Amino acid sequence: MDSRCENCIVRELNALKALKKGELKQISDSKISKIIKKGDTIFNEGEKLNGVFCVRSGASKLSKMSDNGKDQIVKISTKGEVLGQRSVITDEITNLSAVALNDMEVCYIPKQHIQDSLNKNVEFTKDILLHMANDLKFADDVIVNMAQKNVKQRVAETLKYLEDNFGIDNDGFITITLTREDIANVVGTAKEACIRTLSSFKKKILFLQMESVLKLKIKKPSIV
Amino acid sequence: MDSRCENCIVRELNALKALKKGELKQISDSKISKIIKKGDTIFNEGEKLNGVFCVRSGASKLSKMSDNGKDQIVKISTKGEVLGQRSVITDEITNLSAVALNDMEVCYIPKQHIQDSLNKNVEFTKDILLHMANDLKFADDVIVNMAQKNVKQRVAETLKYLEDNFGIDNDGFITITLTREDIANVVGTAKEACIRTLSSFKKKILFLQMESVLKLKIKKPSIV
DNA sequence: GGTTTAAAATGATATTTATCATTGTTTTTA
DNA sequence: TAAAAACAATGATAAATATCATTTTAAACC
Repeated sequence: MDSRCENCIVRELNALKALKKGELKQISDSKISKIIKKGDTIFNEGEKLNGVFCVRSGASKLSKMSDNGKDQIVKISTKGEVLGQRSVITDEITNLSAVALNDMEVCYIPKQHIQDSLNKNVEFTKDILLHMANDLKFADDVIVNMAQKNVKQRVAETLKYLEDNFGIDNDGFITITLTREDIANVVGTAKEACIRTLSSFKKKILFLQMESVLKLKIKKPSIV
Repeated sequence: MDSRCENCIVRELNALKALKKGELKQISDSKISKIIKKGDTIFNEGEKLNGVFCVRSGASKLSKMSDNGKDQIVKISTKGEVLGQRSVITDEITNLSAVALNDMEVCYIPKQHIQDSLNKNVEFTKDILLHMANDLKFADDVIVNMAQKNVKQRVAETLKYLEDNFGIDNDGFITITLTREDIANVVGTAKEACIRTLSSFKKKILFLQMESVLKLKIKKPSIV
């Protein structure tokens, strides 16, 4: 597999079309491809990042530690997305931690290259701006859901989000491995409440004969 | 008072230094200053915006209606901030409503001017990008607070936010008029819960002789 | 394959928060 | 200034959720 990151750049920043030949070469030549094992940390909240990570395969959870010691997952980033963008652009320490949810391949783009492109290339900058505007809209939606919906509704939203973004495998399971605790940390609730809600869904879904819609590593009960 | 918006542009987008003479003139000439009365709607969720609104004075709440019919205030924008930016940049209908919290003076910048500057001026684009990156970080913090903190903690955070951003007047009150219901809609809770929490704070604050810190149009009780 | 460890499930209970109802208090308006 | 309307406060109660404890199940590891 090609370890450079042209595909990644094209898809993610969608800006290569505008990069001059020289700039493109410079970026792809400096690419360092990394393999990251499931559970490994890509970076930690508070770290100074010297570049961004472009996800070539696998998925990562982006989380932030709350004052009370609980981890809140703010976003799950997958193939084609860029980690650390915000911090590199504002030149601040990162406000989020990134941990691999499964084995990942990422490519690393040094900060300098991002900043050069930001200065020289309006199309590149506009594209990132657009991307960030979308993230912001998404964040607004999350805020409203967190503030106004109950756990049951939020778990349902999360399942729908996972299904829409990661798809369903041949056995009907959502194509991403999250523990119940991870889901609870997306939903913003306790592990137990999350488990109970999922169980109640499972019962309802079995009753409605719609189990395929929401399978999530939930074993089918023996008596159906 | 000068009804053009040079100051507004300078402070808010912080990009004029980079605008060529012609561009600047074009933008300030096209400025239409508007007075908006307390309680009036600047724009409504779902509207197509043909420009942005630059707040010259007063404050506005930006909110989004939840599926269950409750309004969630996502941000309070004041002097120097720009309303509608995100929607104009992505060329989508707006995802938020803006309502004046007090009498406001805003200036209107047509979409075309924003888009022209976005295309021609990297500094302008970079500046907006930076601004949006900060909004995004702020939104992440709000998500974590919503998800992990209880009503008491969130009310406290909100009071601190209001105090930090709007200051305290001569009588010790926070310099912005919000109803208890507005505060509840920022905090993401029911009006009654918000009122009870504020009352409990009032008692505690009086006890601690620190009332000046958190006065919020709360009348001092007659027996102290 | 048996042991250890992590994850999931479930019960019991306490706490938090929402909801409904009512009353008091300001502010607005005729 | 009286009446109406909006806002604030508070009680009673139901519902949602957190927390702690325990058991069951699945996964990982010699």
